[in-house]
Amino acid sequence: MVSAKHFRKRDAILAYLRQTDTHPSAEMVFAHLKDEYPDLSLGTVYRNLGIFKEQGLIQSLGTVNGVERFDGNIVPHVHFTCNGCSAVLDLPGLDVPRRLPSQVAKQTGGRVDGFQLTFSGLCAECADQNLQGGETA
Amino acid sequence: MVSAKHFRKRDAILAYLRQTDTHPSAEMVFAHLKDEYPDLSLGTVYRNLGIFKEQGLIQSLGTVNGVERFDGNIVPHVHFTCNGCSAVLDLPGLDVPRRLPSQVAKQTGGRVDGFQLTFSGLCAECADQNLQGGETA
DNA sequence: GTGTAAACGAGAATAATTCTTATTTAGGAG
DNA sequence: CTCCTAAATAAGAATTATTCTCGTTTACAC
Repeated sequence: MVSAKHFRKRDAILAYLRQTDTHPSAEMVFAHLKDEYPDLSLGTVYRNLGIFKEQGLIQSLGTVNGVERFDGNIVPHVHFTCNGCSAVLDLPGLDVPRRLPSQVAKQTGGRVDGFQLTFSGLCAECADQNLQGGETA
Repeated sequence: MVSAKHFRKRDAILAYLRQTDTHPSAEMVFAHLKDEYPDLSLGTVYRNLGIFKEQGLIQSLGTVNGVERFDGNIVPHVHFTCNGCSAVLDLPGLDVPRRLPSQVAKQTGGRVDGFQLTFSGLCAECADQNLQGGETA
């Protein structure tokens, strides 16, 4: 029987992913948990993220500026990534194409595990700064 | 005026991206052009891909298995990535959400430059192999 | 307490990508 | 044609996110 006390750091990583809406990278998870777990290792974060991903407990959102981002919410939903500050936001108001996966499976003849719908551009903050700063070329 | 002699390497890279439907990585572009341009450098491929991306002549499809993939077709369309062989396919039959970007811009208050809709799973070939090979957890 | 299997920390290793610098090329002016 | 300049390039070093290795620690069963 597995008691709730068992593997603390692993659980802390998963709990944080489920609680935050920042869609953090491994480094961001590490930075956040470092306070509470001073001897946490970055390798542990990477290792457990890989395990969670494989088990389907979290999803990878792909890379933003070369860094992989993760989401503890595995219910299909839409994202927005800011090319300015690299923030990743949920777009909860948007419908996701729930029927399409089966259509895609039919069209490709393969197996469809999921999809990602991600908009990109500049968040409100970065868009404002861009106007004020005045970018040339 | 461009004579019929050698394309500049930059032009060859862009031409290949526009002609292929393999959504290649930098390495794949390099491998393909190496025959015709034996002294092509991988750094040149990376540099020009970055330039094209910045100029909006190509689009990045994000990374597949840690490697960035590119598309010379900048007309919005849907993709499928195979987790088995890392192939990236077009799904030309599917509608893309053309109205959504403005809706997203309104919702976020920022600027929307584009979006990506990518399904993932196993292509027909890899799905078959998976059944025959018999995977156990 | 002892055993053991999983989790972990530290840091080395890997691999994709970017950067640096010297060289080459294209094309225009004289 | 020769000289000049700016852009493009090759080669390889540097960077950086991620993975791997291995010795240690931890949690728990007996």
